[in-house]
Amino acid sequence: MASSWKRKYEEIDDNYDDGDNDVEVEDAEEDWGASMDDNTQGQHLHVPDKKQRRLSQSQHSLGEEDTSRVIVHIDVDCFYAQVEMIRDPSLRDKPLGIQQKYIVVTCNYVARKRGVTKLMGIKQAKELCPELVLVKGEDLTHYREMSYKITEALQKFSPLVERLGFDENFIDVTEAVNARVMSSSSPQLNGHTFPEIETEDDLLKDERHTRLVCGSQIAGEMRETLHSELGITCCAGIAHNKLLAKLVAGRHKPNQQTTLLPEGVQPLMGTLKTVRNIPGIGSRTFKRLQTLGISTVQDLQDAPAGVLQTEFGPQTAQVMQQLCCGVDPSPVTPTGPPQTISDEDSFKKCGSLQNAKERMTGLLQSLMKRLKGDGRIPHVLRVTVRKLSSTNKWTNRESRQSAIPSHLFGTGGDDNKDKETISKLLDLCVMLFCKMVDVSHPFHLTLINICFAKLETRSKQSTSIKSFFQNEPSSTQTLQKSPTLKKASEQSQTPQGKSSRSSIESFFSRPQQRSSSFSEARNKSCVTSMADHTPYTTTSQENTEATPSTSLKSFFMAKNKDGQNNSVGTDFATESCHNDHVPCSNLNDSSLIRTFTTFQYHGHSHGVSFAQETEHNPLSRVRTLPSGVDPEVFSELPPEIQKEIYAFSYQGSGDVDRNPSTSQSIDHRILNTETPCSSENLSQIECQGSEEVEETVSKVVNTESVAEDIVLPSGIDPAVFSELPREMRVELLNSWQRNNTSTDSTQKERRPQAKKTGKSPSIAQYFKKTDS
DNA sequence: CTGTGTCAG
DNA sequence: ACTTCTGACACAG
Repeated sequence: MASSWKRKYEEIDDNYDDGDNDVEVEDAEEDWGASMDDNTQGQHLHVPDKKQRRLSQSQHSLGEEDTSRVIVHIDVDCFYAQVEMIRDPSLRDKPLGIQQKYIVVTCNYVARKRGVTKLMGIKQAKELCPELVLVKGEDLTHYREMSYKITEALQKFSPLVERLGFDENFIDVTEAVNARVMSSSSPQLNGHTFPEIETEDDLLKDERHTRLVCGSQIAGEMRETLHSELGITCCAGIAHNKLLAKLVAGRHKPNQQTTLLPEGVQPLMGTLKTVRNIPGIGSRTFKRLQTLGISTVQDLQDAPAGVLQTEFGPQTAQVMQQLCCGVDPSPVTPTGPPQTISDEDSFKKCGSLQNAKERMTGLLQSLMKRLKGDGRIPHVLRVTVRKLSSTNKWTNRESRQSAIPSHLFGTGGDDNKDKETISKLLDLCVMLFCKMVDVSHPFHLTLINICFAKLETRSKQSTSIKSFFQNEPSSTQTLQKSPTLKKASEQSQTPQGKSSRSSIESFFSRPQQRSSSFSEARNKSCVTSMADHTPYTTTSQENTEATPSTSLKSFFMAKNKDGQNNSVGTDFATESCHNDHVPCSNLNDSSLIRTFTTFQYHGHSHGVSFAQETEHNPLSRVRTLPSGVDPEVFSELPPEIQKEIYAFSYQGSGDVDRNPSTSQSIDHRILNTETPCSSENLSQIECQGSEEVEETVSKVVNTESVAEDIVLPSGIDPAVFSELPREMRVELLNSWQRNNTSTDSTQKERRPQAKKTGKSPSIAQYFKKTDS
């Protein structure tokens, strides 16, 4: 098999020697990133004699690539523009651009004919095409909704659907192909092939052709489904791995599909202008490769493995060389529900805390709506800012995060308590914000992002807590991509198909849950599915509830993200950026591996460690307020008091400890409410209401390990327990205490409801502004 | 566990 | 004018 494979490849390779120059001409659309500098100097490093290695060696080191899979890549045509044209069909025949700030982020094909391209400035686009209709696209709500509808529709064809951004999906249809190949006789090709063939008879000569042709049928059905159910057109690529499926999907655009025949692999790779066009090789990696004299795919194929290994480490080196040969064993890993929910806004300038608070409030309001639609509750809050910098190096973003006190989203009722919740969250945001920005001096931000992370299902908390102690990655876990897949791959390639089953089940175990995961946007329409199909849904446990508010629909989720920017006040251009720790060429080579393998990377990284902010900005910079301290209140305190608080600031579960020595003891004091520092402003920890537990709590909380005299319910691992965040330990102890039952208490713990009303004092009061 | 970097669309 | 608005993941400290 391998030999015949190779023979074919060589034949075709010859045929294609000339053919690759006209290949990617056709449309100016997707050439993104191809904007390589004119560094075409073919001076690729001198390769030792036998570079015969390329394909054969790469495959060797990993075993034969599995060419029996059939992978479909679905790429929606100008996604945002399509969504807007669906919302307003009168836009269909007009040149349409989607505007975010001053940029046309994408446009329809009418506009493309006029020369408008992605990421073109508004001004330039208007000059080029004065009739261009612009629709604001800063609020992604509608796009996100449609995106998940698409993914859900595709899941009807296979449970193995992996999202890539909002507008692309990979689907492993190997199983479906197996089923069809067995029953049906000779499938009909749908769409184009690469390379093109004269007659379909040519397809019969190889069984792998048959399987791919079968895949083209399925891809056709997928596209038909998307069109009829959602009105969406898209391109599809069909191949035996993800890399190839993605690359070949772009051969015929828009609204067409292309199947890659095995003999087309090398020719297809040959159409890439540089290795930068290989997904997984980003700008950073590309620059490093250029340093080595490697730019084209051929360069990389020919490069001595040793050179690459020296620069990137063995794993990355191998992956890169596989990729550039079209080899990609990475599995289609089903995408679970989103792991983060974030919202951001960019602007010309934000230079005051007041302004920042207004912006963050807006972000929080829209985030709250999304959270409700999702049904899970976040346990981590992260604030990110981008500071204006003359040497606007890439990506100068800074972030701070902290745990979210668990009571904040306690009962999750869509009460009018949102107001309160938001204001408490805003306080948290301000605190984090102040850790990054010295608000007592002029500052200049150009972006703020708020992100909710560590999302867990609410499921009455009981299951959530329970699962924490039992290794069951049950419904409540943060839900991430199956770690088992990584394991499995340790021994070179694993035939994916079924081995991943078990892990998949955890994601798709319940239609309910999955739907909730994808539900943020979804609403009534479409998706009559849910109930039917999904045969692999049997795993269900007692999940019953956990169904979030399927009711509250985010269809008309207000777009509270407006663009009232430009509230520029003072113009100070001086902006001292002592911030130029240039993260020069260093860093992990992990992204490649991450994207295209299931291997764990152990590689080194000649690291440059930068000193990062640390010591500039003396005390005005809020460092580590004890969690629970209202920053507003704090900021109004006399400096002396502030210092004192700092001195005693301890690290809540989410805080960075910049003062390690204090951590334990301070924790202790606060727990016992002997807060040494201006007590009314400090948090006394949420458990203070129940005195009975206090003592126990302090014992548990203050020691690394669980004290002996503390009785944990059976089934609870003390070691695990002791590592929990303080707040959780407190909560647990409270709950156990309450229903003094021993063992059974691990079962069901409805308790958290107890605090629903204002009943439990808890930290709530410390987040309260002085008002109420 | 947090913060940053890289990658992707 | 390498931008917008996301989202995932890995490593280092």
